[in-house]
Amino acid sequence: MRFNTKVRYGLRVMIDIALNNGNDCKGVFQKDIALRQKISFKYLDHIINSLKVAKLIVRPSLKSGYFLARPANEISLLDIERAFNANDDLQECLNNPSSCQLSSCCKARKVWSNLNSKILDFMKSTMLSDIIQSEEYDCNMIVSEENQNL
Amino acid sequence: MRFNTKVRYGLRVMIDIALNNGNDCKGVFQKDIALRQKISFKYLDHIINSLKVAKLIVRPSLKSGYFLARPANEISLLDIERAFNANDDLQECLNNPSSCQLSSCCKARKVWSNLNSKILDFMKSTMLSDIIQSEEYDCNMIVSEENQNL
DNA sequence: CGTTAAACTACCAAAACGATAGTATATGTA
DNA sequence: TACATATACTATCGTTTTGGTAGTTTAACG
Repeated sequence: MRFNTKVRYGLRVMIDIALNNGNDCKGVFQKDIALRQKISFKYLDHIINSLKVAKLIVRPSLKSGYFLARPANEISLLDIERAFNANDDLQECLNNPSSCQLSSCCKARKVWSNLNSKILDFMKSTMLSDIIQSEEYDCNMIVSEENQNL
Repeated sequence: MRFNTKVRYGLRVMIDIALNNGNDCKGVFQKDIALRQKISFKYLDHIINSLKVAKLIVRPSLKSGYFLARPANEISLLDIERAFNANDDLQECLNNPSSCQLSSCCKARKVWSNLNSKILDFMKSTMLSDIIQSEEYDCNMIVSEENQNL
């Protein structure tokens, strides 16, 4: 189970825009995001377009770069994820029980529903403002602390 | 973000085996699982093979059906998921920081790492015994209670 | 020696993924 | 007016993953 690169890049773009809006009021330019985030300028077209369509970022004039459409504490991780995936449920049957004949008596479905709720809760309650204030991990730390005993 | 059908079917197969081991000691036959779970017998070949390789189910003799390899309270959802996906991390960089140049200073990575931990915790602590003891959802309940305000 | 039940191996179509490429548009500047 | 800049928009594309189907083999039992 993995998030695709669009969501992952999308989050990095949002973080980049949130962190790089200085007081010059010019916004954040796509080419600068591409450089900092090491994402191809052209691929970034798609990412940025999705974020714009989802009304998470704006470009007020054709001369300016991008700004967050609202304050970072009003943009959740779920908002960002939804910009790229219309339906993020773990399984079709969670939202649409008729997609599976067994839905009404399926213990597996309950498990996925529980996990799905946990994931949605996390994504709803994690705001962009929390993310940009967090400390980054040191790479070596993560490997040794989190995954050694799985 | 979705689990693939192998994992989903795999869980249903494990539940089916756990629930249908009566006192006849014959085990659970693939053809019966296929019928009950409405999974093609042939496709089930692959699912069952993965579960066997992961040592979650056994077939003690060529004449018998399948049994759980250990008690249901010693089989976690994570065990089942791992039977189908060697690496279930949300992102490559979580286990392998060198896969991304930005790992060492990436606030996005921390977010995914947090979510990843939550998902792993859930899957590690949810045992097959819990699952088979749970009440199933009524389909209509799920839609109205869980997803109405997302 | 046929039946049953699974085991093993190949193969395959469709969709998703992760991009690249080319053209259009709009604006400020020399 | 011509040009540079900065996206916007649309099309295309190779690869991988997904979700299977099919055929052949093996082993035990009646």
